[in-house]
Formats: sequence, C-alpha cells, structure tokens
Amino acid sequence: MSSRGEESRAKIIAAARQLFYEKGFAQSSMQDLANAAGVLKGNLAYYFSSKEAILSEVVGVQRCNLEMMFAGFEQTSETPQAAILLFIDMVEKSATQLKNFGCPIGSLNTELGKNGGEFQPYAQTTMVLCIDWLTRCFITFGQKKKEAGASAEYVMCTAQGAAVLAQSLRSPAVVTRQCKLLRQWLNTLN
Amino acid sequence: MSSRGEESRAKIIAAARQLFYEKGFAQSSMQDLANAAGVLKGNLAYYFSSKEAILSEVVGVQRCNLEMMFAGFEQTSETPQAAILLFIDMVEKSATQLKNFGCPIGSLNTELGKNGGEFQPYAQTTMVLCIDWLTRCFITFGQKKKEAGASAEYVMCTAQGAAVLAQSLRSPAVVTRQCKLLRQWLNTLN
DNA sequence: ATTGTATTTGGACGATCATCCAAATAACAT
DNA sequence: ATGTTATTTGGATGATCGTCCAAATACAAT
Repeated sequence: MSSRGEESRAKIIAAARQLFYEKGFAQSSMQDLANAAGVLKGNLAYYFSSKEAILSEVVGVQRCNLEMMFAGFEQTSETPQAAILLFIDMVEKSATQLKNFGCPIGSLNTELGKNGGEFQPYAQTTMVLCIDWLTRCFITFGQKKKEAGASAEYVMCTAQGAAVLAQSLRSPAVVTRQCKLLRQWLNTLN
Repeated sequence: MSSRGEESRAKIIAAARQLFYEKGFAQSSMQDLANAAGVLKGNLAYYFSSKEAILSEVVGVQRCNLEMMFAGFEQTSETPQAAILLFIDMVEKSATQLKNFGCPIGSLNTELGKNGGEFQPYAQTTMVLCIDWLTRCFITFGQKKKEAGASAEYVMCTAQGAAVLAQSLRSPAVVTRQCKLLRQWLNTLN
C-alpha cells in the first residue's frame, strides 16, 4: 500500500472519528463518512471490510492519542499530582466540546453499551486506559493499589458526570465547576 | 377515545420507553416498537403522527414518574437529608440496570444531544427536573440558593458519572461505591 | 512503451427505515 | 337492526442503509 492509499485510509479514519463523535456511531452512515472524507462510498469497502472495521480503527487511533497524551503529561510533570492536574486541565479545556457532543470516550461507551453491546468492547478499552493511567498516578503518589483505584474511579466518575450534565444542560460551566472541585479534593490528599 | 384505544396507546408508550432505554432512540425502529407493543406497525401512525411524537410522550411519562417518585421521597421523609438519601438509595438499587443500559435520563440526553440535537430539549427536561428537586432539597436543608445548586449538581454529576462508568466497565459495583461516597459527603454537611 | 498492481469510480443489491393510506373490522349509538 | 365512529389491518411508498463488484483509471516497475 503506497502513500496514496495510506493517505486515503487516514482521511477516512479521521473523518470517521469526528463523525462518530459528533453524530454517534449508528447515526453516521457510510455515505456520511465518504462525504466527510472526500472519497466515494464504494471506496470505503476497499479499505475497510465493514463499518465495524472502521470503528475498530477509530478506537485504535483514539487509544493511541490517549497514550501519547498521557506520556506527555508524565514527561512534563515532576510529581504524579502535577500529572493528574494536567489531566483535569485537559478536561476543563474541553468544556465546550463536552457541552456540544459529550465525552468522546464516555458517549461512545454509552451508545455501544446498549442492548447486548456487541461493539462496546472496542470503546471499553479507552475508558479502561484512562482509569488505569490515573490509578498508576495515584499509586506513584503513594496510595495503595485499592485506594488508588478508588481515587482514579472518583476522578473519572466526576469527569464523565460533568460531561453528561454539561451536554444535557448545554452548559460548559458545569465542567469548570467540577474540575475546580476535583482540584480542591486533590489538594486535600497531601 | 375509548378504553380500548387508551390501552393500545399506553402499551405503545410503555414499549417505546423500554426500547428507547435499552436500544437507544435512533436504534429502535417503528417495527421494533410495534412488535414490542403487540400491535401492527401501521397502527402506530393511528396514535402518533411520528416517531418524534412517541419520544415526546415517552419523556412525558418519564417526567411524570419522576415527579411521583420525588413526591414519595418527600412524603416518607421527615428531613431533606432523608429525602436525598432516598434518592441515593434509588440510584444504588438501579445499579444492575445502570450497568446494562446506563442511566435512562443521562443516556437519552447523551444520544439526543449529539449533532445539533433537535430532539434533546425533550430529554433535557427530565435532567433539569432532577437537579431542581435536589436543589430544593438542599435549600430546605438550609443551604443558600447558589450553594444548593452546587450541591445538587455534585450529586447528579456523581450519579451520572457512576452510570457511565458502570456501563462502560460493565460493573454495578461502581455505582455502589459512588453512592457510598455520596452518603459520606452528605454526612459531612451537618 | 508495456505490463502488473493499486486505487478509484459509479452503481447494483436486498434489507430496512419512517411514513402514509384505503379497506376491513370492531364497538357503540340510535 | 342500522348508522356512525373508533380501531385495526396489511401493504405501498420512496428514501436510505451497509455491502459488494466489475470496469475504469492511476501509478510503478520493467
């Protein structure tokens, strides 16, 4: 597969990522994906055997981006607290996006988790990735394994709840307020 | 409209409520609704002019049920704390459902809030109803208006986040843990 | 220039979608 | 019993869905 093919493939995945996020997986038709990617619908089948295959790639990219982001957080932080704070900052900076489309990770899990959820395992990996990274941060911070897991769950729970509320109420301020609370809570852990 | 018609109408709405919750609004076809309600697809059009009209009725029933539940909480509670505790108990008792299908209120907002969200206003009313009731509870509890709003937002945020995580991780235990934290937090308010 | 592969094109395919309707049937009034 | 309304039936409608494919085109190697 030459650079031309790789480019088309990448365009399709990028378009799918955006569309799945903004409209949902089921609501994004192959025609929509083709239009957004600037290719013909028939061309999608050349690169992906099915819509599920596109979802798989999209989640793969999502996970890859998360891993890079987390690696960046760790590199630019001297303490695990600072890394967690960067995570909270990231959530707060996404407030407007969260208001418009919810959390890219949470909303995909919510959609795919419905009714049997044959596709949910794809989305689950990204949620687990976040919780695991936060857990490692809290362990490095000095917490025991179980305590760190609870802390990570608490942070992620607040972030997801804030996203749902922000989107429901169409108010990014919810995210701002909950992030502030998270920072205060983090400060009390010392 | 006689009792026969009312009965069919009610059956359709009940089936739609369940299906919208378990499969999502867009993923529930009119054929699915008809099958679940035990009527023919063509009969849906006799009672509802469109799928949107069914959604409107479903949300109306949802809101009505919430109002009754809240009224019950207030009647059987002598203090606002006790009423809030009943709310938290209700969330915890729903852990298994939350794991399977997410929060009936939150997940509907998440779906309908995507891409312009022409239908989201329907779902928004139920979310606002919950937050407003919690806010009133915290005001009765003695908090100022703004503080009460923040407390209500915090409770709802935790509940919604717990639902998203429980469904993502397919673990009802998340709900149990977050409810426990909520009760502890509520105790510190005295 | 010619061959072989990679990619694109445009459309066909059956299935399913929400909506709509005329005719059949049921229930009830007189 | 007859007429009237309420409800059900079964199917038609055009649009759109995901998938698939043969032919056309573009590119690279010889």
